[in-house]
Amino acid sequence: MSTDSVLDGTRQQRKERTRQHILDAALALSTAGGLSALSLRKVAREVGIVPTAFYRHFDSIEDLGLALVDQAFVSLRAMLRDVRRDTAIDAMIIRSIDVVKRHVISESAHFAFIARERLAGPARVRRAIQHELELCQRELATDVARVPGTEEWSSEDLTLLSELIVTAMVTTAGELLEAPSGTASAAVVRRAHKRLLMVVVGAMHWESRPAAT
Amino acid sequence: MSTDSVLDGTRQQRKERTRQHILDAALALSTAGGLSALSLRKVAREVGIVPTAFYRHFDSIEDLGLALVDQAFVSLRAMLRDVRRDTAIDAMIIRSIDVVKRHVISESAHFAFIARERLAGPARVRRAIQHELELCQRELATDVARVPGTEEWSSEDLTLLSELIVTAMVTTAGELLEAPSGTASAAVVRRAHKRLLMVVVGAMHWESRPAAT
DNA sequence: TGTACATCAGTGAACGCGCGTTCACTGATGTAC
DNA sequence: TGTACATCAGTGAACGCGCGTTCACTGATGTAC
Repeated sequence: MSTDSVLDGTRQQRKERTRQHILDAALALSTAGGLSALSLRKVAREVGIVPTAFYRHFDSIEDLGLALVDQAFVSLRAMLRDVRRDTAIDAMIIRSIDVVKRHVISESAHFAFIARERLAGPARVRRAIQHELELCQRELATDVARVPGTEEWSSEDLTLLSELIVTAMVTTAGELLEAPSGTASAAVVRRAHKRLLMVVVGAMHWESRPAAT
Repeated sequence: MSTDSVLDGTRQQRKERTRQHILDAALALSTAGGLSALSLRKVAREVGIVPTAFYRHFDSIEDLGLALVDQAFVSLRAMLRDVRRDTAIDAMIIRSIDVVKRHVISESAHFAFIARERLAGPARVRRAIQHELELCQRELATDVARVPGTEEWSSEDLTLLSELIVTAMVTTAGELLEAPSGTASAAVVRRAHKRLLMVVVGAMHWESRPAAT
């Protein structure tokens, strides 16, 4: 029965379990006020360890923040991979919002973390997130490049579209988190769907674009 | 000469000046870690008053945050008003990014504040910002409704487009703040311009939209 | 299998510090006469 | 214009609290023989 007891497993396994508890607690606690307002003692209290034990797992709160960035982006990348499963862009779009919804529901804290700390986190965390987002956008851009109608696009244009798509997803994630009740989230999904379609319709007509600068 | 001395003006004027100094200091200090990580004592030190004097001007840090929201949105509204000066949408778009650039340069801290605290601020501040953003989007929507080609749009679609435009502006503001050097910001402006055009091209072709949900 | 020793995740006391908030105060500014 | 009093922005001491970090420790787990 006691498969989840603190006493189970090897010492190494138990250490890893505590580490994960710390990450989970930090993620949960940082929703109120962000990572910058998070304290080591609150995390320790939540996990059920003494404050000093924290140092067995991380050198500092900043290190913990960077570990959270890594973990959050595992979720974001999984979502993008899921979206890209369809090679046809219109099918991709139609499915993508539902994919976003499914992923956001199961990993909501990770997406909230990215959306929030991208702008408000400590400097190093902020930079780490910006870097990861750029990588995601570039990856997506190479996939979008294979879509009919985008063959002649410049890499800058491809990146812009990927950026719009990634942003639309992060925005939708944020909205879903603010209104998690059934009917409200259905409305959010419908709006998100339209919004993404608007962006993609624009992109598809981009070749015959009006006078730009 | 001493027109800026702490001794000038009536008592009331001097109080107002201190209040503004508090707002300015809070805005500047909150760029590092956000409003949630701001302390009353740091603000007081920056302003050059004793911590207790803070209470002559605000009931709490939270009140100060809400006052900052008001002040930031004066800037945002001024920017949107400036963008809407042209009634033709294409002229509006072409000008808008330059308008954004000009406003962001002169009131950068306000836009950073909105972009950041919208997601990471204390609960009441966050709600206040969401509310103000919705008002802005609705205002912009009524203007967009007068643009040829959008006569038949639903109010939801109009709001979606306004939302995309406002988001594009806030995003651009954030990017300009991250890369304020001359050549880097020129690149940001060019990218922002294209991005907004992409969105608007999509919106203009929205009537003949593909199979939606 | 049993023993002796090493490892190391977690403990608990202690530290100095900055925090928000209270309180009685000061002294320049403002007002009534 | 001069005087007596009221107002009130800012002062400074004091408080209890939670913070990050140090240190020597404990005792269960792991390992070598």
